Amino acid sequence: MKKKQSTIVDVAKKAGVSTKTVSRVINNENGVRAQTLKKVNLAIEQLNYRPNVFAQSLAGGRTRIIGLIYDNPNPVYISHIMDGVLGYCYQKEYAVIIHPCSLADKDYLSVMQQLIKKTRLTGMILTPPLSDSREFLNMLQQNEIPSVLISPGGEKSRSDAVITNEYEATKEMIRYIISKNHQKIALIKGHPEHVALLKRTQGYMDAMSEAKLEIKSEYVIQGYNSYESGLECGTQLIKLKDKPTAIFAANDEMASGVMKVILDSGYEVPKDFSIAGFDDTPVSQMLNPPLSTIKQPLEAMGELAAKKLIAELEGLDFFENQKPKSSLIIRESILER
Amino acid sequence: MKKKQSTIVDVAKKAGVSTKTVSRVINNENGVRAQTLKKVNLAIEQLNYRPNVFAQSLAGGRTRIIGLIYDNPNPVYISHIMDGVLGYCYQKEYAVIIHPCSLADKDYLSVMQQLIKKTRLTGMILTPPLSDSREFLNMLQQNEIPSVLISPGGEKSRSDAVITNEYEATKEMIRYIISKNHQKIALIKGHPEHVALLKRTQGYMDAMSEAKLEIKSEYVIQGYNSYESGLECGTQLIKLKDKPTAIFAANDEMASGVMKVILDSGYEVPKDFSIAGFDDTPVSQMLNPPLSTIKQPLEAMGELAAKKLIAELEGLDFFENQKPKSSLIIRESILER
DNA sequence: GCGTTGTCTGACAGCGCTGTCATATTGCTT
DNA sequence: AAGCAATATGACAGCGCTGTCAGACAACGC
Repeated sequence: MKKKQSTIVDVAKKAGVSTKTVSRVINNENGVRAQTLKKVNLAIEQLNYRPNVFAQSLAGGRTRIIGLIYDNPNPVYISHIMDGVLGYCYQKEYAVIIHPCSLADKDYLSVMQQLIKKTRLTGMILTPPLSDSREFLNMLQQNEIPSVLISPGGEKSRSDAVITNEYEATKEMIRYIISKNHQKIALIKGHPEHVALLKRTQGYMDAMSEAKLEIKSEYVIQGYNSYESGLECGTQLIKLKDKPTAIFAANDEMASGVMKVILDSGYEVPKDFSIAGFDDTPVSQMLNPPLSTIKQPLEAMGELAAKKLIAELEGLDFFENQKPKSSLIIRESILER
Repeated sequence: MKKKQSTIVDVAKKAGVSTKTVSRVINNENGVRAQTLKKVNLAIEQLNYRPNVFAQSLAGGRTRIIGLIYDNPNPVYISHIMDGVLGYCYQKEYAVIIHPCSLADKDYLSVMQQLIKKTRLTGMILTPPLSDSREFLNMLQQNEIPSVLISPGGEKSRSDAVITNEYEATKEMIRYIISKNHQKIALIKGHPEHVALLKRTQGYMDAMSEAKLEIKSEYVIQGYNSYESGLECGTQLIKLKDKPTAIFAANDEMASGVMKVILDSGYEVPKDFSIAGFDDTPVSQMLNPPLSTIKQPLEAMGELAAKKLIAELEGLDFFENQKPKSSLIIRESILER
């Protein structure tokens, strides 16, 4: 009953050519006459043949496996990125190995090296904050593993990075808040180790100076990305004598922590405090009031990362220098004063 | 500079044995003398050797790849399951291919068949609602792909399923609500196509009858799992003349929709309505008031699924008949009357 | 028609491993 | 110490594919 998979030999026989020619066809190599090509493709179709990836890898020496590595407490984030990566890789017949990796783990580097060896993966996609780990990148370089970084915080833009307009989007959000007549706008900064989040800080700074608004140091608070951290920061802010009228948090978790504190203290949102977050996690919609936030095109970012990586692996130039755009999601948490 | 990977031949040479013996060692086959074993292991270590999975698959005919297939709108759900699966599989040196699959897509079956062929995967883990698709299961059977189902709704418990005490947990939650002197408890049922969610309905039913409480038909509403659906169901419920005092929704999304409607209508939670959900998604904590809910041990479930599948693939009996336990998370959304 | 490019195609080895089966070695028994 | 079963090890082919290189064939100019 078990219908054996057809092999390249079967196809070759059926098409009346050599296996090598079939191999040429399935790899899109040139140097095959159109007529031959047609014959072979027909045979492939008739036999419903699929090349055996393992044999390919073994023989060719190059594997078609890439790793997607993450250390992100936010499952929603990686799962969207993942969808993008997976979709493209499936279509390109690449396998993806998804693997968590905790920077907190002291020997994460060697764990990753093990992974590389074990799976022979040939390329990696790194999500933040991994994309900012110099030692990780060095390790990859030493192992000659090409990589693509998602939202690295680093200074200069590298060709192997997928970035969005977080900076611009944040700026736009702050501008929007300012346009609602807010002047005392507080910022809850993202986790200091997530370098990428600095762009959000910078967006805030620049939008404020642009509007010639004072950036009071007591309005700029260091957060640590979690809900709890939002709780703390919020507590600090509402204790201030000269309270801000709007608060921008570098992610939704912190924003919702802030909102909670405010509400619990008897203030109202957005009447007493307007709030904005970043990420458009599902929670932002369900909060009461719903949270204004910034939505990153995570799936597109994942897909782009995969595209870049595969292009690099196949030695193609990839010029499509697109930059997926984040967008403002305005909900009821911001009120005109 | 490129340090070539050492192969089984290198190890064999170094250890002074045949490659076959090395092969035996790395596959934990028996029939290797302790002394030989030690020699080989030493050589493996010294050379930092890792078997090449592709060669293994090619030669052995059996691949060590399993698929984790999902069609779940809730990224948090699958990402926790995934963590469990990944963790165990990595340790067992199995590769995991994660793939979305939409039942809504008319030819999802052939897409899956393609996937199987292409990747030669040898086993599958299905998450709900996929785990209830008869045709999917039939297809797998025809292709002789062993599978493990996570939370299938089906009648009888099968050995290849990972189930939790959703039923009992729901019952416990309803009992808890009853213990807070609620009698008029409404239920928002889960999506009718997710058979697994029926257990939650059943838990409600049984807890109610157990307490000899009337189950008014107008208190039992069909929901569709989404936040929007929660909004609608909530609207229905608060329009009732004889309003319930507590509402249990089969998932957190719907629960938060209900809460939103209630709050927007000027009622208070939990003063006017107590609410409970199911899943302990991140949002439940951040809601205001925080939502009481039920937490499934998703990671443990994923791990167990992987364990069962791999045991089956390797022809081992797997008796450990554990059943990961869901637990009540009581937060402020339920008030004693 | 002949040589000369240039374009297609095929034979064959070998990627790193495991299955089969034969052979070597060991441990017991008497 | 010989005999035998049980156990441990090895030789070798082959999994399905691709790289190399040589050979076949077509096209072209003179």
